[in-house]
Amino acid sequence: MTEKKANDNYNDITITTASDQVFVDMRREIVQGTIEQGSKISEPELAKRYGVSRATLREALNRLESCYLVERKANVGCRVVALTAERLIEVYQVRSALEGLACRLAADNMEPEEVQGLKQLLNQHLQTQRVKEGESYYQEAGDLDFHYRIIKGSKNAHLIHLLCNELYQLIRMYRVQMGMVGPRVSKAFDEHLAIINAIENHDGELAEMLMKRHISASQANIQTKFDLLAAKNQ
Amino acid sequence: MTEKKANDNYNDITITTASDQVFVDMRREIVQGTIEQGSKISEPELAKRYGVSRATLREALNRLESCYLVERKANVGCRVVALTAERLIEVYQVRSALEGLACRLAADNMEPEEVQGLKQLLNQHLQTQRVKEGESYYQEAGDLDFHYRIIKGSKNAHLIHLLCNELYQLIRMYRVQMGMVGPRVSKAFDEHLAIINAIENHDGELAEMLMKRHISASQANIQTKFDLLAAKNQ
DNA sequence: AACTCACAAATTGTCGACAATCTTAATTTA
DNA sequence: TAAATTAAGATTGTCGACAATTTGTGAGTT
Repeated sequence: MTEKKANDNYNDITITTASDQVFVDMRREIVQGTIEQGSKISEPELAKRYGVSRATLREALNRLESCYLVERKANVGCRVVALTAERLIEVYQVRSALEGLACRLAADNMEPEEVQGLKQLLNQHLQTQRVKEGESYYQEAGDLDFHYRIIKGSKNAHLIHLLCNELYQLIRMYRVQMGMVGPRVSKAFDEHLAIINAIENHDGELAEMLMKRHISASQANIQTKFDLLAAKNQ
Repeated sequence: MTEKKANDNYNDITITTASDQVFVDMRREIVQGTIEQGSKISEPELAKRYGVSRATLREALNRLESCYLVERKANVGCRVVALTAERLIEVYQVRSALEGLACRLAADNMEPEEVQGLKQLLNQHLQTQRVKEGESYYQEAGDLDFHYRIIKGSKNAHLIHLLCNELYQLIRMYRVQMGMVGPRVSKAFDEHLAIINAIENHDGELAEMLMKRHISASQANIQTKFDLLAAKNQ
């Protein structure tokens, strides 16, 4: 009974097969940049590296394509997605619409216990922030947890799948590789708090608006990194 | 040079490989119900039926999973998605958010020629309607064309892919198998007209609202069929 | 009769090899 | 010299066979 969990930032998937393992491993490496963005993927090379056959590797590649981390062309091959400012905008427009919807639905469908859990989570982060003052509130794991809980609170299985399993890995990839760790500190904290309050009051319309604004701020933040990078490379 | 187009309702994909062909064929059969909703898929059986190896068939199954037409479980197998009232609501909530966004973006990004094309398309449909009076305006191909054009007018590649390649086949499946051909007649026509006007006036906010309302009406319409079906089966 | 366990059959997952296609570089031709 | 052609190499697509897992059946036990 080799049932393991990929505790890969709350995107739990049960790893059963060899291709599951390769999928999760490659996903992490792509998101973190170990496998470089935009680079070509050689099937024979990677199959050897992961110690599996090409069939198994290709299965994993198919799934990576489903979550927008690689792009395939028939008879040509596979490359890792390239991070561009244009694509960032596109992805965040979609994210904003979907997560706004999730937040609106969560205001109707979240159980009181779930809302309490959210509040606790936020308090926990506040504690952490107070202890190591000056350090950022914005921490990958914590922020992710917050968003995931709200998305799941929507109780819309299709939406949950779309966001948690398909889109979020690409969003994480932008965050991680653009080095989003420092800023947005307590600002994000206040925004999160306001969203929770709206949800608790079952004010779906407000919750949606606040979430969209929160995401826009996050986008602007990453955008800045892009601009800095562009200026440096000139 | 065997380069063909799958003129399968404006969702053009270039068929290069054998698995492309199987994918398109299976997709059509699932959407139309030839392969029954909810039914189990036997890899050996279908591979034989399409005259390809299991590897090729599995490639096609992977892609069908990407557009939500089949569901896989490791070591268990694959079944065609089951059409339920609950899932319909979930999918339409997502569709509404995404296509609302598309419509808003289209109001900003569509070229004047594209808007003209839309108007022409609508006039064409009006002609058709006048000729065979009494018959429905709501025709699969025409309606699809209208929506696809607006979605593409958003100029957001990610959004276009999400809607046209991934989500729309499932939406079509509901329409087709619920027998959506009769009603909504001229009502849909008026709604389409209002949307075009909003886009032409670059009123994104209004365009988004009208599109969401239009989609809600469409959802209510399919929902009715479900209710009728449930009443009959009782 | 109901439940458990074990075995058999069928199904899915994985592999290595071959065929088809694309890419690259050398060679020819204008 | 530059463009076009062709041939070699490498890469992807496809196949059939084997391994691992699940499912269904039936014997045995309580």
